[in-house]
Amino acid sequence: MPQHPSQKLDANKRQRLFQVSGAEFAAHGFKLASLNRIISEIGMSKSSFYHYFTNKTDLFLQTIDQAMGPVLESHVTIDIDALTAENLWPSLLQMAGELMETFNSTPDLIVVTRMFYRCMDAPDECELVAPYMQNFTGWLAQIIQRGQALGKFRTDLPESLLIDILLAMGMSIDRWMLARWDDFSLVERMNISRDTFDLFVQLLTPKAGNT
Amino acid sequence: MPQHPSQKLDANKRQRLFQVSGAEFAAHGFKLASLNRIISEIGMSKSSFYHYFTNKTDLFLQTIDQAMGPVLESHVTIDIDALTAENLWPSLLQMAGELMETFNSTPDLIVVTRMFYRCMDAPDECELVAPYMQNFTGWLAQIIQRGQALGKFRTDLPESLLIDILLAMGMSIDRWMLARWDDFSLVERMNISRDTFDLFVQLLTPKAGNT
DNA sequence: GTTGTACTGGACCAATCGGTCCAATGCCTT
DNA sequence: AAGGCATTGGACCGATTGGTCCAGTACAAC
Repeated sequence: MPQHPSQKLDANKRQRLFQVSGAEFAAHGFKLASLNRIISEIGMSKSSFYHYFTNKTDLFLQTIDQAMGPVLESHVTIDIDALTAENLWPSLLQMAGELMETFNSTPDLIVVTRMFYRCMDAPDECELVAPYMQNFTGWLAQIIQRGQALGKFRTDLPESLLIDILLAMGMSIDRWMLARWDDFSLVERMNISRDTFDLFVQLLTPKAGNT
Repeated sequence: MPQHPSQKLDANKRQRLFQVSGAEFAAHGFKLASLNRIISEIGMSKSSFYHYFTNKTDLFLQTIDQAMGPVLESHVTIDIDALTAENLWPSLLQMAGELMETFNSTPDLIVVTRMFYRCMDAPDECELVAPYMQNFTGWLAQIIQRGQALGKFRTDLPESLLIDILLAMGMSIDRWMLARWDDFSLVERMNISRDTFDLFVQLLTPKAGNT
């Protein structure tokens, strides 16, 4: 498979570029992010940039890929068919912990995630991240169906509504966390992660009265 | 108090302007919203526009004010100090119903609300809506504190996080509901409304194990 | 009819945007 | 030394942005 032209860039310069572009995209969204600002900040000329990237979109996608690589392999490992009523919640809890560790060890991810959320509710820009997003919601639907089949998840709400609420809750928690990331120690982050995980348990567990 | 110059506009044209500008701002955010697009869509010339508005920001704020007027009077009527452990949830339930009615009867509000959420995470734009937002979240915080003082709301999560989650949940439910409005009968709507209100009860009620 | 005021059409402005193009580098190979 | 190729600086492009300016028009008051 042919590697991206930007691989030829000096490693340091490449890393710096993605760092700056990630920050710019996260701060302003895709359209309002200024390519001129990015390249001038790292002292790169227009022609140099367009030697390594085909356009602004290319840079955006490369910025995502470069940071998302590690995480895509780590958390998809969960085997949905192997989930049982006993190990469902423990498995999800463990996965959440691993996800948190991944975020802790690769700070680029935080910036990219901010970027992601930023672009998601912008109709003009969401098509750029839509494929990633659909991938995730599809996976989430599978988990929900499995949990319902095992009798551990509520079934009184429409699935699409449940997904929307879960996403909204997760996103708001993530955003809250991301905005205060540097204010917290590792331990505090883990505590909050545990407390908020309980929120999902609470939301998904069927009410006692129902079947 | 001196009224805004735009009051002199023909009533129909004024309403149409705010309608179009609201949609534009909601769809693209403040900065990416195109003033040229707005005025050309309603067939207004630049000079005419600037005769009634000082600039783009002025139009934005007027668009908000025009739509927010009705709601500001309706739901603030609740008397926080009069809330007791017994009437807390019933009062909130009633208020939620009233709020829903207000939203349903003034569709402009939905657009403006989308505009709000859109601008909230955009560092470049949030200062425009920050005052309104703080007003609302401040009110919400009062309710939360009252509920906590009465022992009816959980106290184990940071207040700002709790507010963010409540807002996110409310928004996602609202959007889900509105997108499928015509698919549901009146009974189904009431059922969903009740079920989703339960979600808030569930989220806010302290866990049995804690104090 | 003349004057004053409210309003409008449209040319125009500087700034910024993403993107193109080409001549000039530097460097490696022969 | 010479040729070839990767890389670069920077002028330039068309489009779009929010905003300005002014000449003119419509209309009411006198």
